[in-house]
Amino acid sequence: MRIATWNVNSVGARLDRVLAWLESAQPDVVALQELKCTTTEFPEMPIQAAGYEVAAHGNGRWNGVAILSRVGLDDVTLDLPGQPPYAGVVETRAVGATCGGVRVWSVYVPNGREPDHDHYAYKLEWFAALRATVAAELAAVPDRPFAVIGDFNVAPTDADVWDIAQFVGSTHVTEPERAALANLRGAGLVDIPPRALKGEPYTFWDYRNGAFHRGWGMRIDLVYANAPFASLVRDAWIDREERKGKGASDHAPLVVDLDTSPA
DNA sequence: ATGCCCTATGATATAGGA
Repeated sequence: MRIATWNVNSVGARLDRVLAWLESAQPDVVALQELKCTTTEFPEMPIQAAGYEVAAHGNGRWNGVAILSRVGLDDVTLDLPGQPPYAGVVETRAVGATCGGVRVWSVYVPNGREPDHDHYAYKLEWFAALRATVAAELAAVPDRPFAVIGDFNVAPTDADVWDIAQFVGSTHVTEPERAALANLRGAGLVDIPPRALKGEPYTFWDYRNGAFHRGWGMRIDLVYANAPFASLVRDAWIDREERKGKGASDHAPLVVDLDTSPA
């Protein structure tokens, strides 16, 4: 089974590339983030025509997450139980589903903006709700392959950014954010790192300043898996080709191949 | 090489991204 996560930075602006990538990469399950559309605006027809069931959750403008599956799509959960609101709104940042016997959550963790910003406190609260959800689901069904995949907006280690000196005082690398990741692992998950390409494990490159061609990247899209999922992993890799060319998202797809037969 | 912001909006500026 091939499972992928991809922050598409607007599924509307990216639809042609998404459809072409589904055709070329042939993933069985895809977690999308940053749809930037409402649930009803999600381009369900062309994606269904490509062979995928769709669980999309978007409230427009920003955020928005989805799970696409061609191996079954059951027990869909919109939002984390107890997910904190921001400015009074529970944002569309999480959707869970069971696909071919594998429980998957597609998450778009809040950015945080600045360490002294309300959004940063919100980010840490959001991680706490994610941790609680993971702990509850793993306790309920301990032997089922399970993974949280998506844009975590945290670089787990200094090696996951191109130059840690550039991140002094910035979000994404602070101790509390990394502690939130460690706390998530403590609930029973392990990081499934991708094969490094060109010595770099990055999944995101800013649009500005020619960051991609300069190698100024970050690994912030992650696969956090329980032991039953991790034991099935045959390969994990970044489809860096998708970051190239006109009309690319600023994130590349992260792909995990599992030793399972499709359900 | 991949090539020096992009996307969505009460839109002709602004907010958010990370």
